[in-house]
Amino acid sequence: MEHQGKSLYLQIFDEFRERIYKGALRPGEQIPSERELCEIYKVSRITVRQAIYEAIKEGLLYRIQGKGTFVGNGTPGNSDPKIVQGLMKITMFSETLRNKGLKGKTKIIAGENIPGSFEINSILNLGIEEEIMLIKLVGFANDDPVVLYNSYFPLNLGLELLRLAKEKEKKGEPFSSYELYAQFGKEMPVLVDQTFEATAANSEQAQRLQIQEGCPLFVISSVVYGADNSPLEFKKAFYRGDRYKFRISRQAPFTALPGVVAGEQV
Amino acid sequence: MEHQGKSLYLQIFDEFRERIYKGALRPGEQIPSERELCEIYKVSRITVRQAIYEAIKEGLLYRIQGKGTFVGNGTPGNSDPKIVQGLMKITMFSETLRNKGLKGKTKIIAGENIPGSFEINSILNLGIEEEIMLIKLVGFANDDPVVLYNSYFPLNLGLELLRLAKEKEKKGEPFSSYELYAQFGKEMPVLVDQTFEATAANSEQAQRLQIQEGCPLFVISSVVYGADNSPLEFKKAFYRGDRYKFRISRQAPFTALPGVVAGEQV
DNA sequence: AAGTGGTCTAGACCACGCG
DNA sequence: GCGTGGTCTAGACCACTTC
Repeated sequence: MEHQGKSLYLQIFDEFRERIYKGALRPGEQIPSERELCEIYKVSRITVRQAIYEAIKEGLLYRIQGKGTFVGNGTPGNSDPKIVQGLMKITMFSETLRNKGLKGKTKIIAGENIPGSFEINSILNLGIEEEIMLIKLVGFANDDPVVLYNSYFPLNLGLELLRLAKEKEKKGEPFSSYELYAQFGKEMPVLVDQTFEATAANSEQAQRLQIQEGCPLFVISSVVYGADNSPLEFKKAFYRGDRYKFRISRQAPFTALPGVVAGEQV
Repeated sequence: MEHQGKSLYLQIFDEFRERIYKGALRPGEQIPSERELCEIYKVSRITVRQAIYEAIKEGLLYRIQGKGTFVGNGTPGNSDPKIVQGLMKITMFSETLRNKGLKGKTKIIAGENIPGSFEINSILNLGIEEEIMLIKLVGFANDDPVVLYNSYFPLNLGLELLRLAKEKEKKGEPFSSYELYAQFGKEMPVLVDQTFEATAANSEQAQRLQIQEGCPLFVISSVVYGADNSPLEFKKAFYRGDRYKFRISRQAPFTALPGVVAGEQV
């Protein structure tokens, strides 16, 4: 393997992914053993294992002790009418859509100071008196609204990000908050806590997403933390239940708590 | 570290988890560096790293290059009115409930041969003519129904698992399919593909879960694969949207595709 | 017995954050 | 410059599966 400025194990991982997506390796097929891969790529075993672990994280491979490593059933069917988003890695909204052959767009529908609430100020670790910034976005797939974001920020950070978001919007580029953080430069997210749940659309959500009130929404609530464990953002993303779903692939034995036989939901 | 029949890195991981759950280590607090942990536990660095990676997978820790390793914000608040289930590892239904101080129960409401359908037989890799086994379960939390499972099996496997499930039910033990597979012994799951989405309850689901028709449900569809990549089970789990939610914690930089700046949903 | 993945050692150098 | 995590080497032994 030559240098490309990229780590060896990621280069090997990229090759796995490429072959699997191209169909050169088919689901269920066994790949060479770790020792064989060491020889093929002229690297040590731990490096090969790191590449394999990356692939397992994305559901591309799975392994069985004593038997071997196999190609997973991990290529999402493109015939699926819903937009499928992987859960193990964070994917850009626009990238997810592009894989489906759809065109993404992001529209800012609000950006304003609002008085704090107990719930949100607690999460953002702010005094109850402090104002916060609320940014509302709608994500479109081929001009259909599919997701509504309500993001709450501490005032200063929110103002900066809103400014950057407006620039992006003016250029017609779909954007993600991670890109905005990267451009802002000062505060970078290091940790995100997310919860997933199903709720019914209220009247505002229904109007924004052009669905009936009461229709099911897939809700992802995120708390984004910065380097010093300070909360940067609290966000709720409301996905149209009829258009969006999320995907995850996992390896048995589903490592469980000590002494507990794992299971459930399997 | 002494032997307990358990691998060193899991022993170290267990200690991390215990300390964090007990509150001896608080969110945001820095833990000793890898080299220090090597000395403390008298193990090599790679072993310490393996323990840390396990903890990161569960959202207990996060790390920042050049700075250190820190305790995550990973302890789910017990004040949350909804049942919170972690997504990174498979957890037993009864265990999730026990953490909330609730009592779990599983009830078999149907177990019957049905004619195959195109969708399900394709997934199970069966001929379109073949009959399949449908097992329906309801999971209760303190006598409230919170989840409905519809599981489809190839006929032979389904019959065996149903027999085992009925034994468990007779003893009043809540059970998970993973335990049933383990008892059956012949076929063990090695890979699970899951999708998550939000739908509205139909009349049967509403009746089983004692909610109104049209209420939001959180749906997890799973395809369980055995050792030879053969599908063992197709299952849909319908969770009451008002009672259940799921949680995941992730580390930046949210490793993305090559050349793509990661983001979205952050 | 042979081959697989699982765990583990004792080193090494690099990239990054901070003072 | 120093400490942190990130990557990597060249070995070793164990546990499990298959023959």
